[in-house]
Amino acid sequence: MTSSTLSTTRSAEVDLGNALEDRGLRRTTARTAVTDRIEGLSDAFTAEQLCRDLPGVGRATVYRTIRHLVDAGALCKLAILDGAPMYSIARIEHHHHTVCSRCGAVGEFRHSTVERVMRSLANEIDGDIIGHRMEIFITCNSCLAELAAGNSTING
Amino acid sequence: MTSSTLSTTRSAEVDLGNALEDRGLRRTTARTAVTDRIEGLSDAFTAEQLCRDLPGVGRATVYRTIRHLVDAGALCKLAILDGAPMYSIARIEHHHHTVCSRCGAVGEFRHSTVERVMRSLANEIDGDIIGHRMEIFITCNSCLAELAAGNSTING
DNA sequence: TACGATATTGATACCAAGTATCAGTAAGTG
DNA sequence: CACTTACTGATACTTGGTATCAATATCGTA
Repeated sequence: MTSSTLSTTRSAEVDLGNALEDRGLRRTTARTAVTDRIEGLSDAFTAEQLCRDLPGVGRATVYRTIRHLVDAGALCKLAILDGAPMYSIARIEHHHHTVCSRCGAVGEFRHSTVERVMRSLANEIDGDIIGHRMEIFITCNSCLAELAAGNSTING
Repeated sequence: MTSSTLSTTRSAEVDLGNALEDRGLRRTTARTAVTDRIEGLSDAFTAEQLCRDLPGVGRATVYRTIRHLVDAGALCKLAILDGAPMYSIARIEHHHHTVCSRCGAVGEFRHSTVERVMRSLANEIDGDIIGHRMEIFITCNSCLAELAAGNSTING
């Protein structure tokens, strides 16, 4: 880890319950169960995963709560090419994601050059830029370590 | 249009049928119907769209053919946050996409600075970079024109 | 603390996107 | 032309997600 712009650490400063309340939504037991669970996760997750983890909360409610959190900007929704979208707590204002192609771990990073490039692209793009998204596909360090340690386990 | 790196033009040089044959797949009437249709489209499309356009070809075959074309590198698959993935003919070697948030039109562009940024990011990212994806969300010129012309139609 | 308007819940049914199956058919080969 | 093999497409299924709506929980207020 060489970077100061990289963040894969979980933070305690996030309060998803507040994010919902700030939008005028009630703090119910179901919603609290969902937000607590999400805050307890260190990695990005899918909606179905959350439903499985919270059998006491209805599917509809899980999906609704996630949508509210995304609308509130507290979660970011990550389009995955094959499979359901993943969600991660938005800890950094404007950022991009790293996605490990082996284990699926998602990290966030911010890089000012990317934003500079975006501004320079404005001249070349045929229309008004209103946003952008960038994902970097990686093999994360722990996967690299696993691969180096015992390739034999891959076939097992 | 100010850019030489921008490409939204359709090209006749693409032969999707060949792309399939190169992979050892037979040139059947169903596959030809699919590839002909795709080559006739100027914009990105969804699999379901293609199914609707080709009622004579079975859904399964449409999906299978698309998958083959993606595997062959002849189509790129674009993850869309809300909705089915879109596909566009890969006319430019390595490129990124612009997606109009109003009409959904997809364009391709290439920008060397983006690639340079990617290389510089290698030091900061916690793992081995194996790829990246970038999408720029825009309001395209024709939508801007429409908006400027008659805002009244928005409520209509 | 009880009341009541209102937001929320979750079972259910539904929809959309995509895949597995498999008997029947078309392609290519000798 | 016969034969092997790839391909097709109807069907049924799976998965991810949403609409409905009666029952229930929340929370400001009296």
